[in-house]
Amino acid sequence: MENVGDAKKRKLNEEEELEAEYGNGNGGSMSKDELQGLLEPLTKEQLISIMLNIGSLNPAIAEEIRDVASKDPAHRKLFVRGLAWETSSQTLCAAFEQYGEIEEGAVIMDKNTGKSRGFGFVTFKHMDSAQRALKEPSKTIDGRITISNLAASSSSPGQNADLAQRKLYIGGLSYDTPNEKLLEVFSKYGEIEEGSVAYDKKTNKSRGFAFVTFKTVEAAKRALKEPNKNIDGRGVTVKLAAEGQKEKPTSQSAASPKMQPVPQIQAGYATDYANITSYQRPVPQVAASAPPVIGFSAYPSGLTAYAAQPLPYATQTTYAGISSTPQYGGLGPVTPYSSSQYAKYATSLQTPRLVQSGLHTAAPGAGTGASYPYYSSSGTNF
DNA sequence: GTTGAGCGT
Repeated sequence: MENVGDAKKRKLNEEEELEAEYGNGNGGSMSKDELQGLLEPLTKEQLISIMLNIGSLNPAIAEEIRDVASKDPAHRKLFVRGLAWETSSQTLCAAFEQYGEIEEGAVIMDKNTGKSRGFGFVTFKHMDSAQRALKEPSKTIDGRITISNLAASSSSPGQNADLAQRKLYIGGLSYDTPNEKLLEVFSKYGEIEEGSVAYDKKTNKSRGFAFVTFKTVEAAKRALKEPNKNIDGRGVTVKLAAEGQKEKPTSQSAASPKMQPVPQIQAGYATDYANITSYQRPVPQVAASAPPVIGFSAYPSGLTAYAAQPLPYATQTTYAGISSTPQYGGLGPVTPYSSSQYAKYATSLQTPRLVQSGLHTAAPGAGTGASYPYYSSSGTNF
């Protein structure tokens, strides 16, 4: 982050190299207009494939992709629940900094009592850090099993329209089946958006049931095709979560005149998968070395236009000039896809460091000359 | 043994 200028120079140089390497020989490359004309009709998969290829070849471009993907804090901010009362912001950060550089981490305190409310937020500097963290969504911190998911899991409207078809209730679990096992078992049906065993708050023991929400209705249906499973020696039941909490458990009879046409197409990426009957994701060849995505691999929901949002916190963070360079302006809202592809570019950034965010909001002459660590506490004024 | 917990400054 510190060598923005260098990175840009490097980017330019490598662009020239790319041009030299891939030039078509008839003197100079295509004009932007021509390129745009070629790009516009491409499918998202095709564009992703191209970006994967050049991004994996060119670290500067990978960095650009990463910056664009990280622009919206919603993509890199985790909500962590189930915290022990005594877990502090520091402890919270300590548990998550293994995944990447943290911009802010805070345990939320009750304003009146000053006690922890049992949840917190961890905002990473980069989206791929959040993605890595989400691969281990249940962590034990201070002896408590905590659950993490993207904080902005409720962003695009209409996303919950088909929730009832995607959310499953898993009953009859062994008390010894951990969250990890649950996710492992069910991730084979498709990508899991959210899921966790229900733990007793006091005893920290499983309550013998769980919820799993898939990304797609199709995945949930695949899981429902095998409603009786054996996990850790227990006969486990899988059903739609909505079944058990409806007012009338009596199933739909002829009374209901119409089966509701379930809108299976989510805004954004799901469109392209809507017709796929067997579970598979189009993974370009360069992804071959990437580990399979298991468990939480939460896509940031929908195609939020990152530039169009007010982004109340973004004003405190310096993105100046790094992203959205004109030559890549056509990238638009990049759907961050399987970020494990470029996780390798992040490994050198994991040193905990002080963060500038919010620094300048402190009163200049306040006398608190010290830098502020990346953890914060809502119960403390600073 | 079978339907949780719940988002700030």
